Amino acid sequence: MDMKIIINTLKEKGYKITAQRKMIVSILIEQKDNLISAYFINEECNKRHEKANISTVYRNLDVLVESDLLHRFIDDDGNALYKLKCKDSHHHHLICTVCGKTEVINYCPLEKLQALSLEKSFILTHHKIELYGYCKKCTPQ
Amino acid sequence: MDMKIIINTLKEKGYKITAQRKMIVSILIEQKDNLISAYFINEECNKRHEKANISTVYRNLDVLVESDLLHRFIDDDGNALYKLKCKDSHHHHLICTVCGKTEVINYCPLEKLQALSLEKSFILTHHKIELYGYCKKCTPQ
DNA sequence: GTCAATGCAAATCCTTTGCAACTAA
DNA sequence: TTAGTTGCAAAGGATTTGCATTGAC
Repeated sequence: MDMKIIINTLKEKGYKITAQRKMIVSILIEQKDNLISAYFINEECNKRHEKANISTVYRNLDVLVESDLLHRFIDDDGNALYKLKCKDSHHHHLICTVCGKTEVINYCPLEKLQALSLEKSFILTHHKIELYGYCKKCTPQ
Repeated sequence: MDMKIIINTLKEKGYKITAQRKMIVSILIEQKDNLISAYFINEECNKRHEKANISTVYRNLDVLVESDLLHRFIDDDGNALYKLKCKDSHHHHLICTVCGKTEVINYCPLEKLQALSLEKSFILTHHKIELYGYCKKCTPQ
């Protein structure tokens, strides 16, 4: 997902394009497959000409999530991590527990899960499949 | 998992059995398949003869998680929810988003996931498969 | 000009910690 | 006796909010 598509989507939804908003999006684009925190984005902002307050960062991340442009993960400590969505079909992620890098897995046992849910009289609305481990770079020798 | 097994496991690990500890475990047993918060447990404690401070609740939940007796979920708001483990084989959960009730799904596409991870040179250490929806009771008409 | 977005400081919520007093074994 | 446990109050850390000011369109 590139800057133009994101900006256009936001404009269509009536959001204004501010310097802070563009900067936050460009940081997310740079980090593409890496899960990053609001704090990390804020630090990156501080390194640049236009700073953005941490509450501005949070507000912008909320806008992006609500606009279905951004994926919010919650880690085991309960903290939010973010990564831009790709417009691919339904998929899940491999997540490196060392560096936060993610990779897409184009596999989902949805039919099987649906069938099992029905057996239990559960109506399935959504699901989470997350695979954790070491990416190539971070694999211990 | 019943009280006796839990108490014995804790004793074996050198933990003492206090009134608060027993009360917290019995509340978890009563709620069996329901995901509950530390706050909920604290409120239940307050209704009974022996109260337990919220920090005591958290400390006891930590002990139970570390002893592999308790499952800690993190919800989409980043808050922790708990439920006693069952000693069954590897499995995943259906989770009702209304009442927190869970049901065990004895299915895991582990082989497939392992194979896909290897293709990406990822070493898989653990994974999360969580199915969300409405349980029978909470299904909207 | 108007309404959304920002910065700042304060507030909130959940969770953790330090420490003195207590208690199970 | 003595190490683990508790209660209390205070601290922490991530996230949110109120409000006056600013800025995009």
